This record gives sequence, structure tokens and C-alpha cells, in this order.
Amino acid sequence: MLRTKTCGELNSAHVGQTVTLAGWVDKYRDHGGVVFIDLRDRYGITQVSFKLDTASEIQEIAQELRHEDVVQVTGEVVSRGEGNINPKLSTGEIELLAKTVVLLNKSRTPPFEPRGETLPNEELRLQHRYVDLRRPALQRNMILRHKLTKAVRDYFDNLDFLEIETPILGRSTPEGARDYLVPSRVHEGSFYALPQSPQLFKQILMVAGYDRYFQIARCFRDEDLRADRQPEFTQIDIEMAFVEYDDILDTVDGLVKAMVKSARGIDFPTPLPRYTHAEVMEKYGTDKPDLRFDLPIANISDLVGDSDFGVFKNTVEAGNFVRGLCIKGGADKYSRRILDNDLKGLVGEYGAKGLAYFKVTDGKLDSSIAKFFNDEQQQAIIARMQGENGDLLVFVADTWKVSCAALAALRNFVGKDQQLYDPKAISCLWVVDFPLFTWNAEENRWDAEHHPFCAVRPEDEGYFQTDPGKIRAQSYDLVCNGYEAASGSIRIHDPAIQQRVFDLLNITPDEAERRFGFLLNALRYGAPPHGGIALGLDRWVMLFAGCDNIRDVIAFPKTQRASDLMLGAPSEVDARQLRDLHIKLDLPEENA
RNA sequence: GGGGCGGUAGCUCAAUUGGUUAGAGUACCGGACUGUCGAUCCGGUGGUUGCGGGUUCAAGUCCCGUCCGCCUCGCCA
Repeated sequence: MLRTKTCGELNSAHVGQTVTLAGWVDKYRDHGGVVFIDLRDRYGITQVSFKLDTASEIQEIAQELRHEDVVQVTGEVVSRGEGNINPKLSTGEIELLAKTVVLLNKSRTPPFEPRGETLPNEELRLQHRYVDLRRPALQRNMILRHKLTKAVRDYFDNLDFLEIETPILGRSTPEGARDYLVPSRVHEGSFYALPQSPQLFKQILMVAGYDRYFQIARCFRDEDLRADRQPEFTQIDIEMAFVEYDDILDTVDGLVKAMVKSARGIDFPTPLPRYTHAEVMEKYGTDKPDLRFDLPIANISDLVGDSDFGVFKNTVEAGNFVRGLCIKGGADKYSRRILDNDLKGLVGEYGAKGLAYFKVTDGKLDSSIAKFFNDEQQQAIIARMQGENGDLLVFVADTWKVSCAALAALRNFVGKDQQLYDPKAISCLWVVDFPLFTWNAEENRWDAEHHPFCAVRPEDEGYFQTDPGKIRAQSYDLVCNGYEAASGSIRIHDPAIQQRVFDLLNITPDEAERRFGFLLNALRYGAPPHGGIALGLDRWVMLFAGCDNIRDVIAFPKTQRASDLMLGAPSEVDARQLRDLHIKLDLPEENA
């Protein structure tokens, strides 16, 4: 070993010992007769002092040291003495008095310094990820990620789960997200697909009798990125046989408890609250509400249908909705200009054509449009919104879908803007009873809301003929701080039910056989009732780390255009490689 | 595919209405200094203003195109 201690562990108890440290030069302070080096490794920072009266070659090396040089220092741990203690460092009571120093590797002047308080732009950080990853903030995230996965493995191990790996090279199925494809050399013209999730494999593992499975699984989806979405990401994938709905939820409640314990050291109250899909859409406008704050949506459609305000009236007459939020004390927080520009613009992004608003003043509505509402209507609106003097009432009049999306976005904005919650808080809920199908108006057909293998609530089976939109799935999402943090379902194990689902989705038996034949086959050979769920590991690390960006919890993330700026991936390949794969490029003109 | 923000010294940023030689802090280089911990002091180097075109007497600034990064809508069963 090139070191006997790390830079984070020395304290007064070690005074008098001779130790060897190795690490990076975090900072140097050259006083001529004495040189101080803050030596950094992932465990911490220890000050090293080089004195003039020591050997001259030590002095020489010490004065040459610059940021990010890699050095090995042997010396004596000495007390800094009164007045020289640095309370900012855990090792601040001591320093290492250098006896020998070896410059293990000189660094070029780094593009930025890991200790810098202002972060350089992300492009530069991603190009030099090895420097970025030296920053304590990112190191904390990587350590947290390790601790969480360890807690997950321990939790499942204690419950007799088996961690089983499934293939990365799989088969493309047209459902769901766009696949990443890998050409086969041996099978000319054929392609593997990288898994969007191990969904089908884990169901097949249930058929195979591995009744408690989990995996920390890498998944790939070739879709556009977001702050919380990467093209490759990690799921905590779970499947259980001989279980019912509640068994999965209970198991995950325990997992969340174990993760919170590991990340925050606290006992998280479980069971996590359960809301129906219909409930959260009504009250929060989204299937992933952030419940760190309340700020519910209220529906006033029934109160304003016969008002003189044309926009509201016409909306209600068309069978649409007038819904809104009551922003407590918001009357003097949002000016007319902000409401008419910023907030209207915000809801506009979700398709809302306008934003109506009123202040509550002297128990009445106060606004340029208040005159269209008589006293009775005003009182009814204020009561429904639970408004008080000084509150701001904002409304979106639109279709159900648009009012949901616009108000959910507005709710999130206000929650953050008005600091209605502690950003470090963790607030989880289950959203259950999702519809099995959603009507796709453009394509004039039913789509699977989750995936076509979701089990049906037995009491809803009658709706297959009459009203498929009313069928509730035995599916569940776990939502945390406004993120979809897990999603799963009890699966169909009965081929007859499976066929009815395919029928409704307009998937013919032939087509089903061609696309999912391997799964359907497996289900025919003794499939136990089973179900499962997958948690987005990256998002959980984000939540616990308190960061709002998934790249900061992934060691080597990709940019929004899915490139790796450090590797320069993706890249062109040799003509020979393409020839082996029988691939000819057919690029658009401008790129040719 | 659509909308928005950004790109000026190694880094973080500034630069009035389009107007002199594009500045500051930090880093880097040289010098001084035996107790600093954002060390200090003195001096210095450092610029394809992302790239290409245009308007203009004059462009970091205005216009068009393009590349890259971020946020977002669509998309993500």
C-alpha cells in the first residue's frame, strides 16, 4: 500500500504516530519558510506542513506542488496547538509534518477545481467527469447510492429473495418505448434490443418457480431525456409469486422504510398512504402529486355554469371543467403582470387558453371579471375554495385533461415559489386503481395504461363488454415528492383473461403469439399467480440526496441528446464493422 | 418535432444606445514571505467573444443559419 492512513481519519489521538498519506493537492499555501498542503482523498482533507528546516529536496518538491497533483507524504502527526486549529475540518486539530514526499503524478492545470464554490457549466463537468467526480458533493451522492443498493440487497436477502440477472441482449417488442437496437453479426439483418425493463423475464422466472426475485437492473429507453430521465437507468426490479395485491405493497413499504433508514437514519412511518387514481386526479390533477404540501384543486364547474362570465359558462356547457387553486395569502404575492404573463404562460404550456383569477377582499371576489358573478355565486365560489381575505383564487376553464395538467403544473410552481414545504422532506404515497385502458382519441382505439399483462380487478371484469374505460387494473404506483418512484402490478396468469385484454387492444392471437409468444407459452406451463414492481433507483438516490437532476447521482451520465461528452459516444464506426454487420448507412443529405 | 434560457481569458462573470486598445475575480507563470487554512503582498502571461454568413463607417452587442449544453411540451406501455 502506498498509504497507511486516509486523509479523513487522523485526529489528536494519532499525535506522535508516523503515517503515510496519499492523495490529491486540494489547495496549497506557500509561505516561503513553510508550505501548507491540503491533501484530499475521498475520506477527507488533512493539512500537511513542509518546513524550511527539513531536507531541501522536500522543500523543493513542496513548493512545486499545484492543484490536483498526486502525492505521497510520510511524516509525523502533530498537534496544531491552540489558535491554529481549523474547526472546518474533521482533522483540523492535527496536521502531518512531512518527513518525505513523493510526487506520484503531476497534474495538468485542471479545467476546474473540485473544491471550487462556483460550479462550472455542466458541459465542462461532463467532459472532465474524473475531475467532477472528485467534488465532495458528487462523492457523497455515489456513497449514498452504494449505501442504498446495499440496504436494498440486505432487505431482500433477509426476506429470502434471490437476485437473478437477466439478459441485456434481448428481443424487440413494439410495445412501449423506442428500443435501443444491437445488430447481430451472426444473424444477418437481425437485431437484439436492450431491455426497457426485465418485465417479461421476471414473469417467466415466476413460472420457473423462483418465487421471490429481485434485481438491480439496468434498463434502456431511446426516448427524449428530462432532468429525471436518462437513456440508461437503474431499476430495483421485484417480482413475487403466490402473492396478492397487498403483499407487494407491504413488501415495498418495508423496502422504503429500509432505504429511508439507510439514507436518513430515521424510522419512516409505514404503511404509506394509499390514494386512488381518481382521487389524486381530482384533487391534484396528476397521478404523481407532490404531497409535501397540500394546495388541493377544487372544482367549481357546478357553481359557474349559469354565471354571466362567458368563458366559464361555455366551458361548462361544453361538458368541460372550471377548476382552480386557492393560494393562501396570495393576493399581494402575485401581481397582475405576473399573473397575466408568467402564470398564464405556465398554464399555456399545458394547453390552457387562459388563467382567471380573483383576490378575496372583504369577503368578496375582487377582479376585473368579478362583475360577472352575483353575490350568491361569489359566496359559493369562496366557500368551495375555502378562501379567506387576502387569498388568491386562480382558475383554468378547459377539458378535464388540460385542467389537470395545467393546474398540476401551477400547483407545483406555487408550492416551490411560496416555499410551502421543507425541500428535504420525503413524502410518499401509493396511487392505486389505475384504469386498465385509456381511450386514444387520435387513433380511435384503447391503449394499455400500464402494460397489457396487468391483472384486472375481478369485480370489474363485467366492464369488458360494456365500458372498458371503467376497468380498474390491479396496478400501483409509488409516488415520492412528485416523482413516479415505483410502478407495478399483479399480472395476468390466466390465458383467457389475457386474450380478452389483447382483444380489446386489437392484438390478434396471431400477433400476440408473434410478439409475446414466449411469455404466453410460459404462462401455459403452470404459471403461479404473481405480481411485482420496479423502483427507479436513480430517482430514489436523487430524492435522498436532495438534488433535482438525475445526472448528479450517476457516475457517467449522458447529456440531453444522449451523448457521453467524456467518451465522445455515440461515434461513427469503421466501414469494416458495418460491413461485418451488413449495415449500409442512409443518412439525410445534410449529414452525408 | 415545438417552446424557452445560455455559450466572452483555463474557470466564474462584466462590457451603457452598435462606438477608443473587450475588463474584473480566480487559476496559471515569476518574485517576496516560518503558521496559513478563501493566506498575503508585488509583477506578468493569457481572447477565433461557440462556428458560418449578413447589415453597418463601426458588431461581443443587430439579422439569418448552424453546433453544443440546460429546462420544458410532445414522447417515455
